Amino acid sequence: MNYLDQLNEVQREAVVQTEGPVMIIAGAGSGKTRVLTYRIAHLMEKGVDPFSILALTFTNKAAREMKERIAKVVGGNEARNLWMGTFHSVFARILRMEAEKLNYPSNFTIYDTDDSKSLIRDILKEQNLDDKVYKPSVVLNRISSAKNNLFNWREYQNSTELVSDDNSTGKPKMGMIFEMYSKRCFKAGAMDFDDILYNTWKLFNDFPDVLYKYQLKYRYLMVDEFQDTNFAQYIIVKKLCAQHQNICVVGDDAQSIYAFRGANIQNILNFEKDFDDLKTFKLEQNYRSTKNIVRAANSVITYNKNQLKKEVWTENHHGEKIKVIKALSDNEEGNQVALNIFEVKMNNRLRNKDFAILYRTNAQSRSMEEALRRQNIPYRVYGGVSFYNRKEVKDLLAYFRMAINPLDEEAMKRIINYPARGIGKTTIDRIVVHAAQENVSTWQVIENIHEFKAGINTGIRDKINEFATMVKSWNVMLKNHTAYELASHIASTSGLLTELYNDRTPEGVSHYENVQELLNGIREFSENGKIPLEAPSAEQELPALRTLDFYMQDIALLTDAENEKDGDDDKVSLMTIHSAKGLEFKNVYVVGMEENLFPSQLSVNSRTDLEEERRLFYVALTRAEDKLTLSMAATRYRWGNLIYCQPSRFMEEIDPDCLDLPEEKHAGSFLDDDDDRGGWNNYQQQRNTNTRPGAPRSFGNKPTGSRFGGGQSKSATTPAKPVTNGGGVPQGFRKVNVAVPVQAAADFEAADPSQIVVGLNVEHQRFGKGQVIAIEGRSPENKATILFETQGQKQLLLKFAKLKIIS
DNA sequence: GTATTATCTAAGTCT
DNA sequence: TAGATAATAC
Repeated sequence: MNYLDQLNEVQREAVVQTEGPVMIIAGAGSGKTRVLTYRIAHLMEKGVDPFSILALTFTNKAAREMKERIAKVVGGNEARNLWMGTFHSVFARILRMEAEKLNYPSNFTIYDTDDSKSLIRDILKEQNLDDKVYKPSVVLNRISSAKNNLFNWREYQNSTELVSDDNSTGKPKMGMIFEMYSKRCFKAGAMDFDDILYNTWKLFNDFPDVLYKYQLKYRYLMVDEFQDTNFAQYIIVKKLCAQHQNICVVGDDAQSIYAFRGANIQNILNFEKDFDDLKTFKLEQNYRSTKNIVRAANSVITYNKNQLKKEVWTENHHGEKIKVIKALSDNEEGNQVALNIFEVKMNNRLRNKDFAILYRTNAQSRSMEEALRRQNIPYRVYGGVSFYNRKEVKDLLAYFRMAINPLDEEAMKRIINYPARGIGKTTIDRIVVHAAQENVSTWQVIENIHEFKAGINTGIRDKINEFATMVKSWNVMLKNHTAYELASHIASTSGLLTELYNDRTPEGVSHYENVQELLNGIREFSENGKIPLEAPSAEQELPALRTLDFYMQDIALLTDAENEKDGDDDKVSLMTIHSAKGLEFKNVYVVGMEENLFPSQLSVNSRTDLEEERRLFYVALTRAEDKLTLSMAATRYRWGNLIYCQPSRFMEEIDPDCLDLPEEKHAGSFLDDDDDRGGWNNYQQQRNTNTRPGAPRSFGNKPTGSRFGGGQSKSATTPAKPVTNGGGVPQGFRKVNVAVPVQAAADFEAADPSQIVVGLNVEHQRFGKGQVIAIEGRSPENKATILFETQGQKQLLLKFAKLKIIS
């Protein structure tokens, strides 16, 4: 197969430019993956040893797919020797090999975010600090970005800038918390996500011989999704390629959506400065989407100030306009989307997997799922509460973690008294405090509890000792038993399996089944060497005996999106826009196009955040190949409250020629008695009054009463009332606690308002059946007071209420 | 120390 | 709404 023939000119140039620093700016859908894979294949065809190629991708799935494609060009045997994976998985592996240099055990645990937060909470408690002031998530963020910028706790404390920052925000103890956090992690033989990067840098920095070794080994480096790398990652890459300079990065500044995690678009700009003889290639031809979609996406992204010059274009056909769905509620939005999927699928003879529903937040999946279930459309939700995040699964994994690394403090706290062993909270606190006082690990205290005493009475000390003996016995079994043998042994001897089995409630049964599923996965690994979400490089390093520690190595780094044990893959995909990065679908539905949801409420006060939201929207739009649908709801349940929504400002940023807007009709007010606070009847008005030309709207940096700075407040056209008070709490809205899904909105035949009289039994689409107990005011402004069977008493404006008379 | 109940609180994107 | 924590009774 002559792969070079399948490339356009720029793509081909980028592929054959194998030596020296290369940067590829790849617009959405411009064949970036194709270039990367062919570039690697080309290297191999030229005789480069696959063992000396390292490709860093954003997800393991991307790595796996790329590998498969390379295998088609150069053959599977050669391709399997390539090392491809995420930064975290590749460097975690290197760290395990070099662990003793940093005084870590090679079987170190990887703490996930929950572990980190729980540790921070502990520290706060011990230090008597208020967790309202030092919110664990905020503290962790601060520590995280410090490490991503290669500051350890000591450097943090020495930085006058950071310290005065903390002082001015009223958190002077931040540096101290950072110190304690780092020390505790170290003592527990644990690294968090950021430590994996920080420690890799430290390893390369403090041990030049180690760095030299890897520089020699990986003579060709490739980095995908470069726009989403952070400073630490960038410096590591720079170090690795310092000798041979064979570095190729691929990215698109317009698709940078992980700044919140420390990703830095500046890396793209720095790259030009850091490498003198850099060759840059711009891929601007889009092969994925229709002209209409490309045009819409381009029109949106022009609103961002910060971007590299680039013109994405396509030779594809025009395609349909972007369909806009406006629904009255989140449930109805789901119904309309599901119905639309059904129709489009039937009319065009498509498959379920040609469809994707993308949303801003995971919580939005619920209404979509319900609607798809009603329509009998098979679907698969990516992300959300992933399998590995379920409590019972985490519990069993914590047992495994402790068997492998008994120092693991967070795992210990999780399981030492689950199932109940008479080792309560007070006792655990004493152990932890004592360990801190004696400057040893909690495990040392537990292991030698009779010597340490730690103020714990003999009876409980015996129980702790029993626990320690059990953990040690597992630890001994680690190297001479298969993963499955040990895992099932632990599951039963710990008492966890019995505990779960004894709970015969439906939830209890499902907990038990989940644990069984985990064990089944481990069995498969033991027998076939199949790693659950197979890290691409794993097969070449499988040990003779597939042990539990090997199985556990990457579990913490796996994402649910990569978990594809499901054989039947003809399903509609549901996922956040973030996890849709790099994917494409024939038909894409972007749902929840509402202010304060997308863009997120938390982003609208800062230009940088808002621009990131806009790039996210850009990513969403460019996932679609043929057909794009945007939907929004006039009301939505959030945090258990009904709130009224305005269309997203992004709707106005799309070139109107690309849109296919629905006809306007009265809506919205049927939810409440007076005032029109929501609904879409203002929508057209707003569009018309809005300044359209290419000039970006100005947004004030500080919220100044109006939700938007500058003079173009939306409330100019909707003087009624602001939807929220800025903090997200709906103002002056009565709570409606139970949402009855709108089932078949289309064929609900409402009676004429004049027919509604006191005493009638009526039915309402949303509130169900009820009796009219009063009517006041005169038509057409008359209101009916209706006592609903399930929803209680409500006042409805008759002209909007749509009531069916039952008797 | 444990089990049950009541109360509170947080709710964004991910390795 | 749901998960975590606090209060309560045993």
